[in-house]
Order: sequence, then C-alpha cells, then structure tokens
Amino acid sequence: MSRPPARPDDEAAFLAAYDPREFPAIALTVDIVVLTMRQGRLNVLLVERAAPPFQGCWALPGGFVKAGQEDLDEAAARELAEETGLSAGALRRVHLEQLGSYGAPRRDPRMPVVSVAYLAFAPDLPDPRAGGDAARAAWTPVVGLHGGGTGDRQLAFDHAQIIADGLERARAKLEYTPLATAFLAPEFTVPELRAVYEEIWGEKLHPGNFHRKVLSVPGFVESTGETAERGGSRGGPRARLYRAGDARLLHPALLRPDREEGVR
Amino acid sequence: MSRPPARPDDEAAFLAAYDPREFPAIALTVDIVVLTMRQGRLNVLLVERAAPPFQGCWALPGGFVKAGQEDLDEAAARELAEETGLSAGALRRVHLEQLGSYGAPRRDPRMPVVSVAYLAFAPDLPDPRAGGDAARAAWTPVVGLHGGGTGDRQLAFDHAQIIADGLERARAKLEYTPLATAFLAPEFTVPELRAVYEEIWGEKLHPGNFHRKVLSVPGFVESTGETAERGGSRGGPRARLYRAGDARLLHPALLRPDREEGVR
DNA sequence: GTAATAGTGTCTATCAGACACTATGTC
DNA sequence: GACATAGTGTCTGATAGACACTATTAC
Repeated sequence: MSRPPARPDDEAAFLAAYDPREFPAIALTVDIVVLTMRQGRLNVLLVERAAPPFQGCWALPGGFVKAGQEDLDEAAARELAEETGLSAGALRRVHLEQLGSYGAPRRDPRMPVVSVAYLAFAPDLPDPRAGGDAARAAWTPVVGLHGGGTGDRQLAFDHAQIIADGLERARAKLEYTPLATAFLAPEFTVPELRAVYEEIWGEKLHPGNFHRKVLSVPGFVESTGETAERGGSRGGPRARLYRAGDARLLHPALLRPDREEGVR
Repeated sequence: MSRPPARPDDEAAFLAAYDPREFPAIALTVDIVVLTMRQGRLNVLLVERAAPPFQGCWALPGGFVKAGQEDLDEAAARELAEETGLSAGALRRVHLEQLGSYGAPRRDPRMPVVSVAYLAFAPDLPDPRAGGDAARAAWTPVVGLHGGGTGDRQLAFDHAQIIADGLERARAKLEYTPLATAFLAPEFTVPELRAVYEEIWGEKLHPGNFHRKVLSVPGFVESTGETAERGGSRGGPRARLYRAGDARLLHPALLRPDREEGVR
C-alpha cells in the first residue's frame, strides 16, 4: 500500500481545521492486566499510586504512550518490561494481547485520558519492582478482588472493570487456544495444566477426561519423553512431562462446563 | 466505587510533569467497519476522502473523539448516525461493538493519530449520504476488497487491515452468537439466515442440517407462526418466518467447517 | 411439466462426561 | 499401611455431518 509522505501543507491544513474546544487535548495510556499463577492461585500485578488522583489506591501498571514513536503493542511491551523488570528473553515467554480501550468521559478526574488496555499471561515471575509514580508493586490474588468485599484493595479509575473484562477474556481464551501453557514452565505435566484451567474457570474438572482430552487435541501438547521428579503432593505416580505444541487454536475446543445458565 | 473530584492542584501537578517531547500531542479517532447485506452480498460502508492525506482514496467512516464529552461507544454511535443518516430508532437495530485500537507510529502522515475501530452489523440500510470531509459515501462489496486485486479501491491509512480484522471478528462472532440475525429484517426465514452465514463464511452449508441445527439451539430463533409470501426465487415451498430469540450466546455453537487447516 | 427448494427422517462417526479400575507415589 | 493421584478402559447420551426423501413452489 503506497502512502504519501507527510507534507507541511497537510499538517497546517489539519491544524487550521482543528477546533480546540471541540477536540480538547487528550492523553493516551496503556494499562496492562498481567495475570500469573503463584502457589496455584491466579494473581494480577497491581501498583500502589504514589500521587493523586487515587493516591494510595491500587491500580494497573501502565503509562503514557509515546505518541508517534511506538506502536501500541510496543508501548505495552515496554511498560510490561519496566514494571516487571523482565529481560527481553523472559518477555518472549509472556503472551500479550490487546484487550480493549476505555474512554468514559471523566474516568480520570484530571483531564480526558483514554486507556488502551492489554492482557498478559505470564509464568510465575519474580516479585515486581516499584518505580516511577508507583509507591509499591505487588502480585495480588484475584479472588475477591472484583467482588467488592471488605478485604478488597480499592482500585483506581475504572481498573476494576478492566480487570473483570480481562478475566472474562482469559476464561474464554482457555477454551479455544492453548494459552493456558503460558502460565506454566516450558515443561509441565497434564495435572499442572489442569490446575490452571480449574483456577481460572473456578471449577473442578474431571482428571481422567481432561487428560484424555488434552492429549487428543492435535498440537496442544507434545511429549518430552521425561517424567516429573516427584509424584503428586499427596501421593500418586510421577506424571509425564510435556511441552506446548504448535497449535494456535484448539480443535476441538475445551468447552467450559455448565454454560447453559447465564446465556440469555 | 468512590471517585475524588477533580482538583486544580492535580491537573497542575500533572501538567508540570508532562514533557511535550516525550508525549507529543496525539489525536484520537473512531473508525467504523459497518457491514450490511445488499442483494445477498456483504458490503462495507466507505467514504471517499475529499482532502489530504489520501485524497481520493476510500476510507472507513469515522471522526475525531470529542475528548471528555463522550464515551468511546457514544462517539462511535454518533459517527455511525452521522454517516448513515439513520434515526435513533433504526440505530437500535444495529449491533455495534469495539473492534480494537490501531496506533502504528506513522499510520497518519500528519501527526500521531490513534484510531479506536468499531464493528457494526446492520440490516440493509438506505444509501449513505456524504458529509464533512467525505466527497462520497458508498456501500462497497467486500469481495476482493482486501485481496489487493486490480479492481480494488485504494484504501487510506491502515483501513485495509482494520477491515480484514473486522471480517475475521465477524466470522468468529457468527459461530457463537446469534448476531447473524442483525443483518436481516425483524422477521426472516431460515434460508435467509443461512445465506448470511454462507456469504460471511464464504462456504456453502448443508441446507437440511443447518435448518435443524438452528432450530435446535435454544433461544436462537423463535417462530412467528407465519410463512413467507413467496417460495424460493427458483421454486420451492414457502419458508416459515422467525424472529431473533433471546439468546446472547449459542449453545452449542455453529462451528465453521474445515478449520483443521490453518490452525497451526 | 421441470427444476429447485423447504423441511424431515435416518444413519454413522465423533465427542463430552460419568464411572470404574490399576498402578504408583507421598506421608 | 492409608490414601491420594496418574493414567487408561468403557459406556452412554449428545452432536455434526452425510444422505435420502417428500412436499411445495417458481417458471
């Protein structure tokens, strides 16, 4: 596709037609819902805000987009690297995708700010480091986070909604993609994979049927020929080890149980 | 969720920390992929640009977001109404959802512009009206549009990619939602519904199996008790009429045939 | 009449899920 | 030894798709 070069005339014409009252200054940020599994529980990365607004509240990691210097995906990857302190190599094992954009008129009390939210699936990562305008950064268990219970950390802006949307996207993605493996080490067992599904879907799955199903989907996992060092935490034989396969979509998909309810 | 009111201090502090070189001015637009069925073919709404850049090229309808005055969804609905000339009532029958955001560094040669793309499914609509910076507006058959063939209209910016992403989203949505009915009149026949699937998926479906499948999915369609005025265009009995049901998701889903290929 | 279509019946291969069972580990 | 777990076998009900068939309509 050919693209005409920028000409000063164009920009001048554009700026002349630009009415600041109709199009006031707007800021663009990326915010990232980074999900990981720690001790078998789903965690999300949060930072404590050191400055107003929402000072002292917890928020998603993120920052302003360097307009014109980076693509949105690059901005998200940059913020992710900055907030987690991950090397470029470790980042390659993290799945990152765009979740959606949020632009309610007064979601930021200072000025119009539109946030492009991203969703990341990561294996167990080291503790994050605080930095920039964050007082602290911490992995936070997802359970109860969006329920509004008394123990909840108060979330800034509309980040509770963004997290809820990210969790729903994650639940759906496990159905038809092999991305559950992104939460695990490069080599993993089928019971470990099942634990990821059970934690994110919030439901116990049948061990035998799950095992057979995973192995029957072409390209989901491939055997390493090895077995785990130890058996299950409470006994049982040592499980076989697998790597992620080359499939990008699961056929047939692993469907969540129950979904008859809540469909209407 | 409590939200502190905007305080002048906050804004001043923010602007003081704002480095224009690091965060140059950025503009935000919404662009809409409006899909409809006309004479049995899938069409997308395009406008011809009357001003540089890409003067004379065709582009998606859209415009600048009125920052701080409207949500992104509202901006998309407003642009859709402006470009199609639809009444508020007619707009209620149009499905509108966010598709994704596009922010490659020099996608607009004038200045950094991030576009929040939306996807709309509409029944057969009247001819659009041109307006604003559009010389013309026209429904354009989708076939061959993204193939880069000789007959293609040259598309501005990255709109060819946005349309391709919208089409892929549409294909997926037909699988697990009843949104194919959004392309049809309030009352429709099963063969008409099948024609929508065949056109968007680009595959012929088995008439008998499709018919039984649609009626077996709870809440997909509900009978009106009436039958169509005429039989098929080339003969056959008159089909029964249905309305869209109350399901928001299809269970079980209507899966596309073939997908074994291209999965890896 | 001819040909195409709407809709139903039927058969088969596949799949999801329930249940049973053995072998192998932890404690 | 007690008990939980990994993995396999088997059965059943649901489903997708192929095929056949009848009735109805346009031309």
